Amino acid sequence: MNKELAKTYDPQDIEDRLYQKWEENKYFRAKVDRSKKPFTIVMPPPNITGQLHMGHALDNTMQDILIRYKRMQGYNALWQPGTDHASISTEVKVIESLKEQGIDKNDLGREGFLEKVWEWKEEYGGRIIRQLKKLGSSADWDRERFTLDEGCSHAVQEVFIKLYEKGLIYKGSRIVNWCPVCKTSISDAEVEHEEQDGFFWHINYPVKGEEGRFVEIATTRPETLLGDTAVAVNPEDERYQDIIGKTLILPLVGREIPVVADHYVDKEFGTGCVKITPAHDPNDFEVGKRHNLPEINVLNDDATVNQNGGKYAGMDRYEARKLMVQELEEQGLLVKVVPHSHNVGTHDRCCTTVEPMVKQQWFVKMDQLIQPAVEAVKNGDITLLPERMDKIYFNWTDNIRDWCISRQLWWGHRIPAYYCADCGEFVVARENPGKCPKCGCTHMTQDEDTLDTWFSSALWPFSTLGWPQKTEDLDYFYPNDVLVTGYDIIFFWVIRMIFSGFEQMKEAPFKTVLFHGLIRDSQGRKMSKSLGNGIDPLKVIEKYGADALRLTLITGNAPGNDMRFYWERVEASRNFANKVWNASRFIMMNIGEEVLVAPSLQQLAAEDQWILSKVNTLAKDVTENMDKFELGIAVQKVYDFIWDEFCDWYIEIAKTRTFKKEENPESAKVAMWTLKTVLIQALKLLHPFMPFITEEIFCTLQTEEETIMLSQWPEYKQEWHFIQAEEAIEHVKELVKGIRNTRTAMEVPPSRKANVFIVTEDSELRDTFASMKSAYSLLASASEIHVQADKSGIGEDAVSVVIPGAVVYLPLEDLVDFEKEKERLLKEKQRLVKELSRSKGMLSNENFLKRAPEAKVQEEKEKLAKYEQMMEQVEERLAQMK
RNA sequence: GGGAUCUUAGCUCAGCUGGGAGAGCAUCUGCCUUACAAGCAGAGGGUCACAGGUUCGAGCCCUGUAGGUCCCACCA
Repeated sequence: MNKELAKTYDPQDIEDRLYQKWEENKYFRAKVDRSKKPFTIVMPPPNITGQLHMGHALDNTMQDILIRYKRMQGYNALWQPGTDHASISTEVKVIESLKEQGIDKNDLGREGFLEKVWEWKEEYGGRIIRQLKKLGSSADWDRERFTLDEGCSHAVQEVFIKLYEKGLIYKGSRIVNWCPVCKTSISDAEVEHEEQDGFFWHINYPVKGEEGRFVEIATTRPETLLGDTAVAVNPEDERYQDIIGKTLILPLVGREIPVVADHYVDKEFGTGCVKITPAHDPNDFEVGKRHNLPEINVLNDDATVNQNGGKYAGMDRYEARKLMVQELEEQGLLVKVVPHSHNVGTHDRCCTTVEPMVKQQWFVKMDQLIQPAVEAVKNGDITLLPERMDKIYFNWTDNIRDWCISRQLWWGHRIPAYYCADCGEFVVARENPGKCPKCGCTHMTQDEDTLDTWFSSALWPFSTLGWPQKTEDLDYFYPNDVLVTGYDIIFFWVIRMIFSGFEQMKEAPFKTVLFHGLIRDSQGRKMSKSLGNGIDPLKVIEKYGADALRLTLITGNAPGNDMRFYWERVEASRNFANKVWNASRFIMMNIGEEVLVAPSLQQLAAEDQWILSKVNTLAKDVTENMDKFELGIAVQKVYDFIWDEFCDWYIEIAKTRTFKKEENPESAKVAMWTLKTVLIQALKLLHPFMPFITEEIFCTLQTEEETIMLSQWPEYKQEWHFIQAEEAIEHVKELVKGIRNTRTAMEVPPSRKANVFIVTEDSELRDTFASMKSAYSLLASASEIHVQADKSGIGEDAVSVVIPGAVVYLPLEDLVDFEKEKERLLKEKQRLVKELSRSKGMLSNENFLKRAPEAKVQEEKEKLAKYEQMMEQVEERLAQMK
């Protein structure tokens, strides 16, 4: 008993309804079940501040495809979802929204502010999850986690304490990247380098006690002069041998600073003399350490000059620069100003120029931690796809630096360190010890800083499964199988998850990392808010449906490559959805109320065997591609099968039987059974990619199963392997195409039916062609069909079509234009001449015969025979026409 | 400075381990054929950036050149 499908395909009509059904029936749920193999993917947690963009859409579509595929294969598929607290983004966002209400963060105080952020989270934090559902994401939402929830916070605290106790977390005064707008330190990974046009200011530093003698330095940041504590030259630089050890008078400031010798200085660059500002440059910091130079911090947290800057105190860094340059010029100390483009570090969140500053911060010591993470990728325990990501990965691990994890923010995991107000002692502990272990006082307060957001997301693959508790989930679902993410967060996240997994779980967090590229706009630009060129996936879904969006994102793109977004491509995907819909509708109309039973092999017509064989091979190929994570190739094959083989050929051929049920009801039933069976197989193969439309059709087409998403993934069946039928139908296709081509070339009106004579000496072929007689009228506008061994009864005025193994004659009498016919045959001959020369060339090459694989040579011989036979026919025909 | 990647039909891109150049869109022609005009049938269009090399055979492997994109990097 079949229900009916709506007349036109309308995704709006089905998507929300089906998603609701899936959720209500808990199809996404994954529980520990030792009788099944687990398959786990952890969702990269979107920021609670985020709105769904194309990157999310792609990322989650890929994950959903893998999860649905594995679920259908019978795995216990867990897709673990959740969101990220996104410390900086969220804090900035809430500060802004408070500002609009005239409220200042500092007036609220820490507790008051956090209360506001939680309120904000309650209101907007779930937005992106709702948007992900629109895509069809089949994550186990009952398990939704948040990086700042109780469990994750507990995990963060445990990891911090464990690493601290092992000496892998330390606190130290180091030079860090400081964002003057966000007023927090940030890690190296958060700094983006961009080429900016600037200047090289050449400044003379007077040598003490030697009137008129100067050392000329060159700098791109003259204002840091205020913090200079030395000038360095290369110890091997002959020009400056006599100046090493002398004292200089720092211009504008008057401070006496030494000239030191250090190999860091490049003799060839600039003047060969470098001003050393240990407090505001990472290199200078190192030089300073080597020469015991004082560190003079001259900047406030907002990058204005501080009291160490004397009369410049209070000025903005660029304002001070301007004034200082002017004064240097007035004093005749400015030698020259040279335009110079150089790299400037900016904060990736707010694009502010980062200021290196010496600060007390917390760091993770990386050199030991990273080792297992390097090893795992080297020995194949973890596979990065595409492979080239290995190099990017190793480039980072080889140059690893300690990770600055403390942030001067309130929204995040507070560092579990407690300080004694009296003696300055600090302890790292799970809770406030109350009493100072050193001086015994009770004035202990917790560290004000919070942790880098990525510190908590690094634990995501196991913290979401209950760690540090030894849960069943953790035991069963860890390690995860695949991680799907963009290559842009390989350093932020992927590497940190890997070393964290090894450190805490003694095991890699996942086996495979599947990287995808960026979705760009149609001109190849990054989609960004400032350009306003972003395309909202929800708008695409609204207009064309989630299935169409998913198909668009997954096709026509090699793994890891960026892709451009075109509305035309979504339209093409929607057209395919419509094709599937209508084919299904047609099949259901044909079947009607019929009850179909599986026919015996003998009952199957050649075309039935052919399409079953085709769908069987398809299942095998698609499975192979899926297992290799070649999602785009996999779905392309399903697409081609459905549109080309199934719709354009099989359904058309089958019409000859289903349209005339009364003539041969048994045969019609077999065709209907085949239609339905093949459609179901195809729908299953398509389901991971286009979940909504396949579910809707599946549930309308059959009643045995309540959902396609839990149905069994098609496996290759030996009994559906019909090599002869495949060959036979390929001949029939050649025949039909030949007739169609000829008719078009001869400009035969479509309404004009023509008799067809098929001539071949091959009796098997004759049987094949004869068995398909009824199809030619529909497929090739044929009326009477004769299949015979010779040309008897065919008039001289018939048009001929040479196909492999046979010649077809169309007696078109009045319509035959012999000039045209000749032209067509000559063109065909030309093609064959080319093919024959290629084929003969290969086969006369001794080296080819000797070194090419046997099968290849055989294949070529068969081709040659085929072309020779066709050539013979074409020439014979041409000779007749003279 | 180091590295990655791309250059294939008018446009956007596929092309898996080397074995006769593909898709979608666009263009042209003919069809409202009773599932689909969001469709059907046909057609045109490519020295696979360039130059060498390896191989019986190269879009695919190697070397170099040119141009584009991206990542990393402490040259002040």
